Amino acid sequence: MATSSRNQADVNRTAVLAHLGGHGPASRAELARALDVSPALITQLTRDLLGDGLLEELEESSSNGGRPARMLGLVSRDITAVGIKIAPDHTAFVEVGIDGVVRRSVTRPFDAVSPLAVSHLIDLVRAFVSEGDEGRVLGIGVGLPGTVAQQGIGVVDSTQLGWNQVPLGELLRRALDLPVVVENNVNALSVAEQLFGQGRDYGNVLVVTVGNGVGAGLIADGAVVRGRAGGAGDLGHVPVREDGPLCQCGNRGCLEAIVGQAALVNDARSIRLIGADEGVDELRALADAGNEEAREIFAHAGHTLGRALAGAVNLLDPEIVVLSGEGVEAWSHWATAFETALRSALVPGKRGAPVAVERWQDDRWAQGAAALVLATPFDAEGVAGDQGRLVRERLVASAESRS
Amino acid sequence: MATSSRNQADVNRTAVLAHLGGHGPASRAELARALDVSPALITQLTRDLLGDGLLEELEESSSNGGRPARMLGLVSRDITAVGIKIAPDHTAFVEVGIDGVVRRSVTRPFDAVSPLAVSHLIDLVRAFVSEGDEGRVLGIGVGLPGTVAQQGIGVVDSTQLGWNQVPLGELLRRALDLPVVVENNVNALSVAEQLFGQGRDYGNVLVVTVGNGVGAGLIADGAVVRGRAGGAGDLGHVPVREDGPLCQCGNRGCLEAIVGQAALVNDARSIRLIGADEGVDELRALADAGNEEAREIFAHAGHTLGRALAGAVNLLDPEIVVLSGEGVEAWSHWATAFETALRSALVPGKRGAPVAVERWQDDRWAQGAAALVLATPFDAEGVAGDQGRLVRERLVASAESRS
DNA sequence: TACTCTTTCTTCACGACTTAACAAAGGAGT
DNA sequence: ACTCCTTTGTTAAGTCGTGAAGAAAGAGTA
Repeated sequence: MATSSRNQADVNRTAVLAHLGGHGPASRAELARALDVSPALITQLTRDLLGDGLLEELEESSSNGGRPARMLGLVSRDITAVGIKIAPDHTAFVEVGIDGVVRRSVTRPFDAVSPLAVSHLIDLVRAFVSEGDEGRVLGIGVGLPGTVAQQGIGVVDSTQLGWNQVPLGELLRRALDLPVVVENNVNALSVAEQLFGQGRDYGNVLVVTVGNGVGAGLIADGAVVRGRAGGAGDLGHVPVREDGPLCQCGNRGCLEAIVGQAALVNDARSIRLIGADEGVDELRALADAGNEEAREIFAHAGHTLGRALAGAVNLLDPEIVVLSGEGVEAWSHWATAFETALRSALVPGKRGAPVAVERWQDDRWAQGAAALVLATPFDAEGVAGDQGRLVRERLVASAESRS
Repeated sequence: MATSSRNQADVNRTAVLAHLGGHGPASRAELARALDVSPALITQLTRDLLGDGLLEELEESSSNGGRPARMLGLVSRDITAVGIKIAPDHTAFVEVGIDGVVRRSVTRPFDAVSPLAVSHLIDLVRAFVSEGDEGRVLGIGVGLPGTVAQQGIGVVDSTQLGWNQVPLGELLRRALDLPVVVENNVNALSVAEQLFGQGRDYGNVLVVTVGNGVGAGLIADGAVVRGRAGGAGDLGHVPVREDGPLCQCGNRGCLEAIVGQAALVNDARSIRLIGADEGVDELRALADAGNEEAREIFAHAGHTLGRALAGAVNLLDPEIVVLSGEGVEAWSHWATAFETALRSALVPGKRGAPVAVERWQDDRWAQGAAALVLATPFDAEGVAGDQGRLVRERLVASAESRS
């Protein structure tokens, strides 16, 4: 109901830094417009930041009809966030600059179901962080398959990892003495997509990931929609075929049980297209080589995904749909059937909805998790509660230690 | 990105009034807690409002361990909003108190496709408003089937009404000199449901309406999700059956083409259950009387709706689903099949999701439109832009004229 | 009765933005 | 060259909110 102006001090200060980091140098007037804030405030904020030594005047200028702009730039760009992707059998670590660019990345084997999983994870994180310059790390973002309740604490439920009510955020925070944000991996990816990726200029974005499972991240009016307990985005279990194949979740005909990579591999094996020990890579190779049956499998998946996604687009009316995930590696084989099915199932007014396919890179998931940290300082109310404040504090502190 | 504190002055003042109007008298401390604002601020606001003569101290008190609370109440409750439902062949008008209760209501025939439609509408509204006490009307809310772009102006696109880019908000505003908010009817209903109805205590609500069409209103984190151009909520055109019946929208197998009232009537006619001039009322009467075929038709619809809705719930994870619309009049015949289908298609973790069925009243739609006006003053940034400010101004003015 | 405790409400100093007005610094037309 | 216009940046005053400290008013208890 009522609104309030809380700790906004550093929120806007951080927003200035992030904008400069993400979009390059800008004038004060540009900042005011971009952040939707009065020029007067920018004057004050930048004065502080210049004083703190975080910003510098670039003396650049180019007049276009009026007083030339004095550009401002970040003094030091080595402000980073660490992102972690947790999968059942491995974890990936990346360190990402404030501009969203990956600085270094590492993958490690990992056994999520082991009773030692969390303490093992802590060791791995500690090792990764100390390999870099610990002082410049703003915080740690963790992305994992599952739902996260009470974001401030970071309580994880994940069937894939076999975790039940694990307060991962709290545990990592204690062990590492750094701000930690835990989030569903698709939501993390969505944040990254909106901060640095294809969804950059939009406030309403639908991010869909295709891999072993199918997931969706929904951004409405610039904020991630998390639902009741972080459980939103389960596009994979939208029912598609009444008599469809059995899904992990126990129901029949879920989207994910038809177009997930495991399902495709299953289909291919059942017609002896690939052997019992071959997987999706071999299937893709066959399709690449022109095998009709393999192509048919991908086309069928494309068709089914297109129709199901049309339902989501009709329901949510996003400005752009971004497709990502391991599954898009074979996208050329999905594309035609997908496009046809999607367009023909969309309501006429939405038929032109843009769909962008993100080229898949292996550390994308982890990058998304890192983006979470870089985005945290802005949700004033703080979905992540305290963590946003902690990140802001570290940011300001990193300036002071430098001067 | 950055946050700002705009005209919040009156926003919070109005929030106090609305809370008192909707929930009855309350103490200052209660208000502070309910509106999530500091007690200090409530002191200031209520001092103003008391001075303006809008509030009175009720001298009530009941101590429970501490200083007794001085209750505050609205001096005058005859602050109202007018709600209008526009359908292709008729319009409904209601005047609603600040507590959400309907004071008076009127239905009038109307021809939406006529070239005189808008001017006719203006006459009807003017007549309805002048029958009451014009001074107490805060503003006018209009709900209609279609999408509304640029809420501030209120540009309407509606295939059902045959309207294309009609700046209805602007037109009404000029003619009536009152704040006007135009919105999709389901979104309006959703706002009402969240302000006064079943969704009152939740921030994530999915409102589904069943009638001739099927619609959805989505509230996430307390705000209506409107999508790219107000086009969100098209649950009716989620594709359900690949080879399903042809839908108005031109596609095949849309949910609405299977479970909409028109579709049910069609089904019944095709098996000669009802005559060519009979409709859904007769079909329902048959089912009520125990006719198996009629019951089967409703049950089939319930099943299909349940499955489709499960997809939306999996995707959005609302705290509560509210069912409404003309269609729920026959809900007893939908219920069993619906529940079974819904629960069995939900992901295990969401299987307990509460679903509330709202008893249908004929002026509900118009009531929703009126709720829009009562809610407008709170969206600080103002989805409805200027209109929120205008409503606040009228509210304050109505106080001054009284004193 | 006197004390402590709880809850309610108020006062005060201060911080974060905003608007409004103005200063600075250049282009464009005459 | 001079005036007008546009765009950028600053200063100053005012508004809306907060937190902290304390006053007010009763209940509980020895």
